[in-house]
Amino acid sequence: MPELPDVEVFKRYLDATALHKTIKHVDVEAPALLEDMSVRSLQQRLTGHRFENTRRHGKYLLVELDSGSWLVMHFGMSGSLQYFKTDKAPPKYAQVTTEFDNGYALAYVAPRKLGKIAWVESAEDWVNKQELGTDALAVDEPSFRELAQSRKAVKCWLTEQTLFAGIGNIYSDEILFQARLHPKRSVDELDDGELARLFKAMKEVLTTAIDKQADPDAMPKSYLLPHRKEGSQCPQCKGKVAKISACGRTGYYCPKCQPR
DNA sequence: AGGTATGTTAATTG
DNA sequence: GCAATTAACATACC
Repeated sequence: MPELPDVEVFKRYLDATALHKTIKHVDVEAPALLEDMSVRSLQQRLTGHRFENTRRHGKYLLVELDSGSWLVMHFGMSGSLQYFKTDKAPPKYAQVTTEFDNGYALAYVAPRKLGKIAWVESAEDWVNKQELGTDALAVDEPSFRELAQSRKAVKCWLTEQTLFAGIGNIYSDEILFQARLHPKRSVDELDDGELARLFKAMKEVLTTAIDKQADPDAMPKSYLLPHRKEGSQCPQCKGKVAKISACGRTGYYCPKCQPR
């Protein structure tokens, strides 16, 4: 489920479970997930070392080792982290597992293997080289407005990682629903009030989602997320939720609350 | 059995 | 040049 809120939850999970423990062994089931790195070199870089610090940028989680280098994780569409006791069976689809000397391990779980894991010397240099925009939670309103000089459909614009990083298909739907904007409105046609609404909704939705552990069922009653299905009842107007295709994905919205 | 899926990216088309 | 669409990646689930 990894968009910005999900990855932030992973970050906090890793912080709470896997920091400051010596890595004893590294198991790699899916070498193809490693970017420009052999299984051997990953094992050599991790074994005997410790995770000391984490950082998130958009949908990426960066983990600093005691050596000062960083492990970069991206979770694709289905990745997650799982901390487990090594005398138990590892989680299903564990692709890279780091075992600690306390009898526990952290697994990078990815049923569809669409993510990637990289190794970089500097987190800052890496972020700059990635053509990633500012993290969506760190964008201020003036730069948000500057970036809004685009004729893209607003839904697609929100998910453009090079503009600001972290928003994906699901949360762009929620943000637009809270801002009461039709997903296909072109960004440069939005007036000042609408842009202000959008900016506010972006921050609110992301922080609320993190607050609720990115669990759809824990979201406020006014949220679209649990009703993201064609024909579902809109939580605001009780009308029917509709489906729309945009930027190669399926979006959901309420035609009544989000008129064109 | 077939359609769909929270992401990214390259290629193609308008 | 920009925006939109499609396919590909690998696999699970309904």
